[in-house]
Amino acid sequence: MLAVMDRAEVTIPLIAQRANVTPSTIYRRWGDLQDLLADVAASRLQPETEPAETGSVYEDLQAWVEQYADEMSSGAGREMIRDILSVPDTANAEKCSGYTQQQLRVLIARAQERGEPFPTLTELMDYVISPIMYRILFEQPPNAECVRGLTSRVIPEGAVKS
Amino acid sequence: MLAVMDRAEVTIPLIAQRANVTPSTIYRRWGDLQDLLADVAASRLQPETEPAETGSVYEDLQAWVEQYADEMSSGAGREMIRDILSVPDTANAEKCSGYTQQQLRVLIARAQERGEPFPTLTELMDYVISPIMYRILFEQPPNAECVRGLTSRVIPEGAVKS
DNA sequence: AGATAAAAGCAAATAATTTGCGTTAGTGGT
DNA sequence: ACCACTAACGCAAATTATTTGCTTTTATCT
Repeated sequence: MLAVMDRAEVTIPLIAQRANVTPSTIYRRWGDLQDLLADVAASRLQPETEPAETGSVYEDLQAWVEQYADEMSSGAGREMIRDILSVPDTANAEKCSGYTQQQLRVLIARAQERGEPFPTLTELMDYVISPIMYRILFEQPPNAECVRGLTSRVIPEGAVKS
Repeated sequence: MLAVMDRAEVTIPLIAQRANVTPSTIYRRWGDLQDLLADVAASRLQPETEPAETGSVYEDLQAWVEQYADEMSSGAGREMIRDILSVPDTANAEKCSGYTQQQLRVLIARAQERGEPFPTLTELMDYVISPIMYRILFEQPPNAECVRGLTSRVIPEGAVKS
C-alpha cells in the first residue's frame, strides 16, 4: 500500500486521508512523519517465520544470512532501515537488532540440540551481521559471494559445510 | 554554531536568516533540510589530522579506534551519522566510510614501512569498524573495553601489544 | 446508567515549502 | 570593453503542512 508510493510523496495529511482520520490525530500521536515511518518500518521488519530448516545447521545459517542480506539490501529494506535510524529515539533500532538476534538464537539452539559446534551470538553479530549492515549503509550492498565469505569465516573448523 | 541548537529547532527559514539569504535559495540548492544536514555532517566528519603516532603501530591503532568510537558514540557524532544516513543519496555515507578507510590506510602504511605485521583494511573495516558502528546505530554504544576487545582480536599473534 | 479520562474531530492560526518572475552576478566570445 | 548567455538569487504570492484551542466522541470503571 505504502510501498507503491514514492517516499517523497508520502505526507501526513495524505496518510490521514487514507486512514479516514484528521491530520491532527496523527500529529498528536506521532509528532511527525519520521516517527511514524520509523514505527511502521520496525513493525514490518519483525520476522514472521523461523529460519528455514534445510540440512545442516550451517546450511541453515548460510541460507538465513543470505536472505537477511538480500532483504536488507533491497530498496524497500534500505528504506526501512533508513526510516528507523532517522529518528533520535533508538527504541526501534534496538527492536530491529533484537529481531535479528532472536532469529540467530533459534539457529544456535538448533545447533546445541544436535551437539554441533556453532558460533556464538556475539560472533555472529560482530563478524557477520555488522559487516553486512555497514556495507549496506556506508558502501555498496554486499553480493552473495561476500556474504558467504563473511559467514563461512565464523563457522568452526571441521564443521560440515554445505 | 549549529551545535548549540536543539535539532528540532533547526529550520530552513532560520538557517536562511543566519546566512542572510532567502529561504527559497536554500530550498533550490538542497531540496530540504535533510539534504542540507547530510552535507554539513559529512563535511564535519572529514578528519583534519592523521592518526597520532604514539609508540608501536598497535598502540596507534588502539588509540585511533578508541577515539573513533568515542567521537561516533557522542551525541554530536550520532547526530551526524543519522543525518548522513537519513537521506536516500548514499554519496555522503560513502564519503564518510572513505574518510575512515583513509585514516586506517595511514596506519597500514606506517606498519608496512616498519615491516610490522598488520591487519588488512578489510579486516579492520569488517571486524572493528563495522561492529562498533552497528552497536552505535542499533544497540548501545560500545564502552572502551569492548572497543579494545574488538581491536585486539585483529592484531596478529606475537605482535608487540601496548 | 453516570462519571471520568483519553483520544479524535474541527477549524483557525501559524509556519514551512513551492513557484513564477524580475534582477543580479559571473562567464566566455568578439 | 562590450555584449549575449547562463546560472543563481531575491522577492512575493500561492500552496501546503503543522500547531493549537476547544468541542465531541469513545471507551472504561464504578
